[in-house]
Amino acid sequence: MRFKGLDLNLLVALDAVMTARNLTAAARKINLSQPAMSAAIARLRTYFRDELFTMRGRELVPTPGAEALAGPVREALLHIQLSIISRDALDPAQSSRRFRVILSDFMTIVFFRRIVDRMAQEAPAVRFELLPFSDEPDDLLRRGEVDFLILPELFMSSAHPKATLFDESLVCVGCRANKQLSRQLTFEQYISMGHVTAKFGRALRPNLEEWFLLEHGLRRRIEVVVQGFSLIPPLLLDTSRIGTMPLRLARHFEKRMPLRIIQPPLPLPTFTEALQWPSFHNTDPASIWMRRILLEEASNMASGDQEPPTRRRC
DNA sequence: CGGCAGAGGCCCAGTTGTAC
DNA sequence: GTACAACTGGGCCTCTGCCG
Repeated sequence: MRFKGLDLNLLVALDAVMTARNLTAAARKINLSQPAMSAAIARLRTYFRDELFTMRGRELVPTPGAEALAGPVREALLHIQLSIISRDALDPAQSSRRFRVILSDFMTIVFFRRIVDRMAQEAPAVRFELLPFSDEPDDLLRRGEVDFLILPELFMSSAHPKATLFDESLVCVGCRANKQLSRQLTFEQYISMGHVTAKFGRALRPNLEEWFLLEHGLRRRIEVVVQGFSLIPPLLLDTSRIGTMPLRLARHFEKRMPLRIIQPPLPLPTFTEALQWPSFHNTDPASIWMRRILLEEASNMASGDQEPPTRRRC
């Protein structure tokens, strides 16, 4: 059977070889023998009039033609999977769907914990993989390798659909024993005190507060850089350092550590946390369902709902 | 030694021809 | 128009040789 002269099964073979970069492994993955895979690639070579893969030593290297085909083929297969194979109505109680989500430690602690707790009640077989910031989140969405990005909206591209979750502001935190924090912090104190700051991803991208200071030509004394907001509080205890972090996270730690929250002496920007998903997930019942849950919980949080109570004793 | 590709044989889906 | 049998060809398999 052919579609416009092409056996569509060959696209499955192409996708498998592009992923595995090895004919034998790709064949095993899609339940073919190695010769059958070899023949499939030969038919693709004839159809596309391109070598597609060449041997460089022991390495199977895709040609530019194969690279150009890889993205559209992957998207087409994902679309078929979501709109044809998985089109049955979702049963949350039975679903064992795995969701891969990129989000910060801040959003994991303050927001996503609510989702995990709720899923334990409503969809106990659903699994999550929470991933750290990647330097190419758009590529991961485009390839369908992650289901959701949860980021400040201003860091999101317009290439995929998105929805806002809630607004958040930044505050300063320090050790409760730090006498300098017993009254409102002055701008001079803020600049002269030692800071603990969070940066993200392998490229250590600066956070919002850092952008704001850079934009206004302000320099402060950074003593420690950590990978994530949640590592700031332990580095403030019994020191005169301060840190800047999202208000909700600061409140979370204030209940668990001797910390003091103070207003920053400069107009740090507020930001909006948002949710983004691959456009081809628009009609995926599981994605639609999870989006509804995420937006509901965000709405509950925005309306002042406190941290969820611990539902299970440990 | 591991991995790719060709040879030969087999299987089965699709096509063709025929009977009703 | 439908059902069935015979035929055809594509694609898969195992086996094997070649190459890096």
